[in-house]
Amino acid sequence: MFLMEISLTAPCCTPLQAAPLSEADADELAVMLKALADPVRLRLLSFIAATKDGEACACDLTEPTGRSQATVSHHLSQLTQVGILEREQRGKWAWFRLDRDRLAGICAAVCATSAD
Amino acid sequence: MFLMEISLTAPCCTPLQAAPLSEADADELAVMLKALADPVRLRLLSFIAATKDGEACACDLTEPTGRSQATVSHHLSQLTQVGILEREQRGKWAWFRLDRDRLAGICAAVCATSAD
DNA sequence: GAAACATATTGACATCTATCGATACGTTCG
DNA sequence: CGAACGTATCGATAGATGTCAATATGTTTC
Repeated sequence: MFLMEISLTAPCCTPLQAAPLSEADADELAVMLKALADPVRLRLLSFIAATKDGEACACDLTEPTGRSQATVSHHLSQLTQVGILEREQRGKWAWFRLDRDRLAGICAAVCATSAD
Repeated sequence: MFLMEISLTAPCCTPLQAAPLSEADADELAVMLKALADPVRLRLLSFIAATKDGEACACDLTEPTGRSQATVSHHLSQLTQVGILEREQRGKWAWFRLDRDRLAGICAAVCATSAD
């Protein structure tokens, strides 16, 4: 056991363990988790997180995943759409960084109990 | 911001944000997240978590989800297979309860950073 | 404006997944 | 043992998803 600081300033979803989820809340949380639930997308997030400045250019993300440029672009788009990644255009390059608050919000929705 | 206690005694997966995930680690974590990433399964977990004793009989889980008995059984089986639910047979009834440590382990894998 | 380059979109395809009806399995109780 | 009942499995099907080659879009530079 240890103490871990989690930002809940912007919880993305209704907590799973606080009370029975409505269908709408369950749909919303499932969309977030679906975006996370793919090995290639997890590795993309991991690669970006491990970066010196916490951001990475799309041009550097194709090779490490071993997928085509089209596939990587598709995955980055999915993560961006649900707000887990933030996209910034710099010249002809697309840069991505994690929204850690959004990630923490998803975790909080899964783990937070009614005791909180 | 607030402080939240999380058990990491049994981390289920390699942390996403600590270092670049290997393909195997990404596959493993994706399996866990895929199990979570479905509205019906989230509602099942939520329903069980909201229960007085933290457990529920399969017989009480069909109606609230609006799915067939076969479908609910399939979802419960998936959650049990990855260790998010624990199954116990009592007479002819099957009882389920959350493994909160397992859930916390998944959250930790998603949110824990290299700073931890 | 044209060429070069980075990224996104399209179209196609194979695979996976949620779902259900039907049926099999396992337990309890006459 | 046999009937009743709860749960799991099977077979089938519709829809979602990951993938890539090809092409389109958008930006920079000459």
